Amino acid sequence: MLQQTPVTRVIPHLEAWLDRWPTPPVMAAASTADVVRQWANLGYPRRALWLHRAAVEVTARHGGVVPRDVDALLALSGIGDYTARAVAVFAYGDRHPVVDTNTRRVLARAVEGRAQPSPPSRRDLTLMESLLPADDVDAAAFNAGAMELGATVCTARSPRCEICPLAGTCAWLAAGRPDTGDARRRQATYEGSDRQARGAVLRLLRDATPAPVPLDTVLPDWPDAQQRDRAIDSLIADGLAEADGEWISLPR
DNA sequence: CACACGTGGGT
DNA sequence: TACCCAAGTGT
Repeated sequence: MLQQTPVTRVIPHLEAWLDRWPTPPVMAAASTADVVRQWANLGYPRRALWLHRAAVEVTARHGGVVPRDVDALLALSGIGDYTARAVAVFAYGDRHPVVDTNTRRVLARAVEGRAQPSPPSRRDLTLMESLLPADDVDAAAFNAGAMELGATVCTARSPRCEICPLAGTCAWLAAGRPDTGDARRRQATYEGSDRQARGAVLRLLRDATPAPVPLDTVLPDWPDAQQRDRAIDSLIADGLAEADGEWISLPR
């Protein structure tokens, strides 16, 4: 849930989710439709699909217990470099570099003297690894500290260097907080995008009672009919929707 | 490596 | 009001 989504928005969703499906085997037994509905408006609904798949995989391959090994974690649906190591470090206490968007920004400033991080890269893991304390517990605290510093002090918009514990050693602050430019790619415009169309279709399918609904009742007034149909097709291709003749619904 | 992929709060 | 930004991943 935390992938690309603010913590404060996740927390209530997480609590409701865990109340309903407290363990992987319990979640694995749920239907895709129920999982997508429970995901509600958290965004990136493919994550709900992946989380459900991961629960099925954990149940089948690991006896219902989330694995500790990073490679086993990486093999699960929707688990990438960040999440795999976050689980291994924060749930199991092992020593790995955990690099999220906050950590990347902290490293860019404190170590590289840049105002903004470079585009995400595996090098980030290498750099974090080179800074990690030798002890497991210290390494976990270092990982969490970097993330937390980026989330609360070394923020994207208005960094609070006055209260920063790294103020004495930060390369960017020492250089006078120069504007070093931003090599990151700009986020695509949402208004009028295919993503917006997908979001609108999926919202309709989530709210549809009873399901399924006739295909020709799906956003008949959408400004771009081709875009709407593209959205429907891509949702079906992703496994987020299911069509049966002239009817469509969340997957059974 | 670039790009697609949601949604809503903050400035 | 228009942006910016968010505990990323898969292709």
